[in-house]
Amino acid sequence: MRTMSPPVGLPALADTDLVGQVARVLTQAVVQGRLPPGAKVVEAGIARELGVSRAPVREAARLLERQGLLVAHPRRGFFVRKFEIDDIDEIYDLRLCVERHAAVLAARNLTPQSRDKLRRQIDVLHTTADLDDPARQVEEDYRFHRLICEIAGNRRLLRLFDDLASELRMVIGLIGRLYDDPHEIARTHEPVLAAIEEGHPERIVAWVEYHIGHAWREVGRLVREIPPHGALKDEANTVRARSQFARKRKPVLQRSKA
Amino acid sequence: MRTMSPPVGLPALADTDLVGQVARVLTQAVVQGRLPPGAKVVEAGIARELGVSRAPVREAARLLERQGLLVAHPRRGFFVRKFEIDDIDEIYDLRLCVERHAAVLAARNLTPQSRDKLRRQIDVLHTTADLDDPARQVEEDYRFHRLICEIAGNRRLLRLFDDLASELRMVIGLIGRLYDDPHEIARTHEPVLAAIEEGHPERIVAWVEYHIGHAWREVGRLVREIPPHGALKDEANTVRARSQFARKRKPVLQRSKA
DNA sequence: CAAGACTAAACTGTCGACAATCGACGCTTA
DNA sequence: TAAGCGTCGATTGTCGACAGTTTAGTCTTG
Repeated sequence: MRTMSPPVGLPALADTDLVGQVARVLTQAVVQGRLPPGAKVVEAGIARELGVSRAPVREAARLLERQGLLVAHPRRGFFVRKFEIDDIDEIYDLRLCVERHAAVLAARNLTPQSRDKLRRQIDVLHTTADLDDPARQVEEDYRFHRLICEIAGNRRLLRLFDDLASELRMVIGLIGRLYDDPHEIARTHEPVLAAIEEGHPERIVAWVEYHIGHAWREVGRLVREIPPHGALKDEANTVRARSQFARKRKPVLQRSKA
Repeated sequence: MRTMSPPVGLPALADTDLVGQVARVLTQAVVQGRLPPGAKVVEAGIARELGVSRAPVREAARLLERQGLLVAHPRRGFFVRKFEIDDIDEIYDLRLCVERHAAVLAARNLTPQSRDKLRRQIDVLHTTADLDDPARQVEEDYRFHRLICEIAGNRRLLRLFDDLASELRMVIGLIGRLYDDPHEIARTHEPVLAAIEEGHPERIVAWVEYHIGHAWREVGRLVREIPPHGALKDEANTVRARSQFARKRKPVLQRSKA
């Protein structure tokens, strides 16, 4: 038993939580497209590769199922969620609904500190734009929007945003690259922040709608033009997982003996 | 393999899905308060009572965890989510955000059929009001709002509504009874529907805000007044599950050998 | 008598094992 | 040649077992 007396410092010790680790790994594999939409998630395979038994893998898969990244077909296994055009519209529709609200709340809660964070994130967007690293750019973009949700101060709203974002990451991963002109994108964030600083709800809503609506149309267009690997088809043709997730045996995950 | 030629008749075979059944049972136990907030969910206990092993129980628990009904404390088990005042504000804030949007979409998609469904549901609300069955009344109330989300036609939005509703059911279960005058509540749904029929976005938003805002304030008031069993306290005092979920051994769930 | 140490019982985290089921392949038959 | 059937390997659904932790309860000790 440990004494547990000095309540100082909290490195938030690594989670002994195998399930959590597996869930993270799986999530990454999905959003990065290493497990393409429609792919069957073979429990034993993942388990072997990660050096664990199937139990934690199944539990992690349940988590992702509820999150919407995987779909469970009883007796047939877990499959990576497929997207259709409708899904993209749904996701953006909901995202718009949520972020509009978040932005208004954020304006209400805005402090000098949080305002600076937003400003700085826009700077990051600009500097990242020079890097020619689309994935990074997308990530920093989300970070800005996530910041708004954080400032809004509703944890459930933030979680919802994260869920939507991971679905979007999948979609964008499929498309490949998203932005024609990263700097242009970075700039379009500015009026959103300006409106939030100004604090006028109607202006905020208008700018958020403009900003997200733009992304919506853009993604919609790209997806319609480039249906990559047929991954956006709506039929049940099972795609095979790529060989990378195939067979190995050495433990990759470790229970960090705290 | 079966022949699959004549597409005649379909008895819609029962789900063999044990995990799904367990998840449903657990969800009910939680929202009905048989597992009070803060209660530890002992895997072996549930498993024994349901006549299954721990594996399906754990998987079901993961589902509920992701849904927010349970909280997982590594190495300590699953606990029923506790609510604080903040949670109620969060839930209603998000609900308002979502339903406002849903109602506008619903108006856009409204067909004579869907309009009738809404009308009929309001009738049900009125007839149920005479029954003095608060739980039922709450359920029919939600059904009306859920219908709006259905008509809105965004599946993710509908799922979000369901998640929020199950959290609210928990809260309301805690409070005990909610409505002072069920008929009054039934009536307040009418202008919402009227606005949807009329189709004017601003009016719709206004009425939804009025309607839900009313419920919000009401629930907030009741919760603040009556902190039942200390279940709304925010501290980590583990509540014991009620004896009902204690020890038995006969299998309750069955794999329907279809 | 209260704070702390110690012990035993109760649980959780994982694993490996097995039976049931699914899907693919190849053979048979109109 | 194409639809139907049977077989076999691959994979899922569950279980029971075990080791390591956490918790509750008891016993010391200042």
